[in-house]
Order: sequence, then structure tokens, then C-alpha cells
Amino acid sequence: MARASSTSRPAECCGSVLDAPLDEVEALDLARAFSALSDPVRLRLLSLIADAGEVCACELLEPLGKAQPTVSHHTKALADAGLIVGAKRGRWVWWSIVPERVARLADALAPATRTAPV
Amino acid sequence: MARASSTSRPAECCGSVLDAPLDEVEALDLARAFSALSDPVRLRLLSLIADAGEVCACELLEPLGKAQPTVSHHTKALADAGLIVGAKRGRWVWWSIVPERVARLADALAPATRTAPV
DNA sequence: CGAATACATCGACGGTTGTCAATCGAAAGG
DNA sequence: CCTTTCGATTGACAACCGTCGATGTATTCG
Repeated sequence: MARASSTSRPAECCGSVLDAPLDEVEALDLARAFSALSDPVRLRLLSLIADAGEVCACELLEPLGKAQPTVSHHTKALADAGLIVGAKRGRWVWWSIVPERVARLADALAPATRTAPV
Repeated sequence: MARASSTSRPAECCGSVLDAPLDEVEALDLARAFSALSDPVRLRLLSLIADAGEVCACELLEPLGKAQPTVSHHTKALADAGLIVGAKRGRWVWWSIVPERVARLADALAPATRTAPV
């Protein structure tokens, strides 16, 4: 549920942060995304999901060593940031990466030497 | 564990987060770096510095619209993360980007397609 | 139906973070 | 020397965040 429906933005808008001065709205948007990555548990969570392709949430508790509400809290944070999506099948929720969303963050940090793709 | 690479590596170690499960130490290290990017003021700060190449700290107050201690606090945060460096010349401090450090973060988010150097 | 399971939500706790006024330390100029 | 200026540091406050026990909700099974 609550799939992070992308806003009306095509998501391929932005170049590198290093390229041109960031306006405040875009800065806020990016900051929220990086916030989702600013916790070691969430990074490992992202890594676990990416590595497995698709993982049942129940398989995340043990490798993370965190309580179930904590893991649920973190999956929600990553999902709110659009970095992962969950598909409920039966009693289970299967999580997977949203690669283009992660790639967009990588692009925001890409060296400005990469300009002029034209 | 099943990483094809040895454990303790110099600063150019890591591939993508999406590539292999992240160990806890590496996750903590990356999380700290992304923390530095998780604030809109710091992102605009980074952007301003990158755009100018090298900026006197005194020129950052106005575009950011923040008080001087606040800006100093943020420059310190970015510097602690290794993303910028300051050079004191006379009374002024000139800040500039550490491109390879930023690039390393971009790499951590790069799609796993970048693997397979065999 | 009722019991069991998987996950989300709530509430509370301690720790962290962004912000700024006040102050301090260093460098430059008179 | 004293004054000015740039920037870092301190201290305080409110807001936010990670964590987990308790509870709620939805689904499956007997």
C-alpha cells in the first residue's frame, strides 16, 4: 500500500549538486532523501534488500539484530524516501529496491566533470 | 563475508551499497557521511562552494540566510565528513570541495551494473 | 468461530541536532 | 598598544530521531 507515488516530476530533472547552486526546495528534497541514508541500520537494510532482490520483512530482523517495530520503522523511512517499495502478499510484505531512485541520488553527487552529456 | 575483496581496505575500497551486504563498520562510516548531506543548508553550502571553486566563508552567510555561528557549525560538519576543506589565509577561511570524497559517496549509490571487473 | 502469525502503530525514553546570542581567539591596521 | 574584523566555540533551547514494549490490524489456518 501507500506506494510512494512519484510526484508530477519526471524524476530525471536534476544534475549534480556540484554543478549549479541548489535552490532551497530542491535542497530540502535531496536532504530528505539523504536523511534516509544517514542511519547505519537503514544502509544495511537497503543493502540486504538489494542483495536479495526481494526480501520478506520477516527475514530482516535477524541479520539486523533489531526488534520488529524498529525494523518496521526503518523500512517505512526508506519507503517514504522512495528508495524501496513493499508488496504485500498474503501475510508477508516483500521489499525491493527502486533502482532509479537510488541512481538519482548518485547522480546528485556525480562529479561536475560529467556535465555536457548532450 | 562472501565479498570478493579483503576486509580492511584503503579509502578507495567500496563498491556500491547495492552490490553486496554491508558490514556494520562500513555502514556506520557511510551513514556518517550521508548524515553530513542530510541537511538542506549543508547541501546548499556544498553547492555554493562547488560552484565557486573556492569561497570565503564571509560570502556564505548572505546566500544561506543563516547566522554566522550556524554557518560555521555546518562548515565544520562538512569538513568533519571530509567533504570540504578550509584554507586560512589572513583573516579569511577559503573553503573548497574534496571531489574524490564526494565521488566515493556517489559510488556507494552507483547501480550494481558497475561491478564485474572480474 | 477462535487461535496464530506478520506487520504497523502508539507511547515513552534518552540521545542527537539545528539554531542563535554571547563570547573568545587570531589576524590586520592604525 | 588598542581597535576592528573574521571565524570558531560555548551554552541553551526546542525539535527531531532511534529504540523497544505494548497494542492494534489484517490475514491465514484449524
